[in-house]
Amino acid sequence: MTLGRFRGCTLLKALDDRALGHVAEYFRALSEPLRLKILNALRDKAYNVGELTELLDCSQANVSKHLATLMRHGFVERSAQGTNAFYRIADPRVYQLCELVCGQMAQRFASQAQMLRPATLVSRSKR
Amino acid sequence: MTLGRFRGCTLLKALDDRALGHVAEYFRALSEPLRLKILNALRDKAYNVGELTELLDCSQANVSKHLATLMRHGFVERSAQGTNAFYRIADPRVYQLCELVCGQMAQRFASQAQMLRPATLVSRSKR
DNA sequence: CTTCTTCTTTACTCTATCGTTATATGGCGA
DNA sequence: TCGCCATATAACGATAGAGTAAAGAAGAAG
Repeated sequence: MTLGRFRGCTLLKALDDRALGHVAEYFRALSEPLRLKILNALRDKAYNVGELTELLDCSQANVSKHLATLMRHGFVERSAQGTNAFYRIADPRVYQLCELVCGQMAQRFASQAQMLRPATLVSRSKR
Repeated sequence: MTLGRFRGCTLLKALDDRALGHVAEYFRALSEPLRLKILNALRDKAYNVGELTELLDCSQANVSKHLATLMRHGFVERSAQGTNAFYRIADPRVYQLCELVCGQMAQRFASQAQMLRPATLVSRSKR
């Protein structure tokens, strides 16, 4: 259905408003530290809710809610075993995104650090 | 300073809480449709605020505020010419991110569409 | 200096969402 | 069947952020 909006144009450029809203939501799903922590934990293996709750040191309800969000956006998948609910990564390519971001941030911090370094300490103004 | 947190470990995995918060903020900056539209517009050339306001059909104050956000996160850079303020992309690699996201979403929609297609129409439950 | 123009900032309302507490659901053992 | 456990959901208060309108800056032009 809305598929064509993404496929034909791998370019964000050609996205219409609706598709662009989807992209925004995708980013928003990744904009919460706790959710990133969860994805991080699930990098190696599947965890159930209780384990994640302990691992991340926060309330069970909160973990459940964030997992629901990650589910809704297709980042993780769920499999129930008895009363337990195990979650695992649905699409490992999320990590590519994070790597990309980390790389960009690393470089940005580097060049910012550069600015503060030499004799520019006096002449440069901000931060 | 916090550089090492990003560089040594290109992996998100090794990020501490603070660095992880930065990554979350980075994603949050991209989680607003209007900001994505702005980045999209700036793909080809620099625009001043008035042009963007007209191009995106929204209030000038709003554009200004979003541009400030994009500045704060290093996505765009500003150059004043008289009373005009021109903005341009600071780091084109943002687009790599968007491409990646679009690709992933395209595939996700594709497989979702798949699920709705065949005889499964009856057996499948939701939506 | 005064006035325009362009942009930024402030103050405000409104909505979304985070985290918490409390409650519901659903499987499993006694 | 009765509770117990793990998870999900509901309801709530608190906060952040989007959009708007109006008030500042700051250069350009007369």
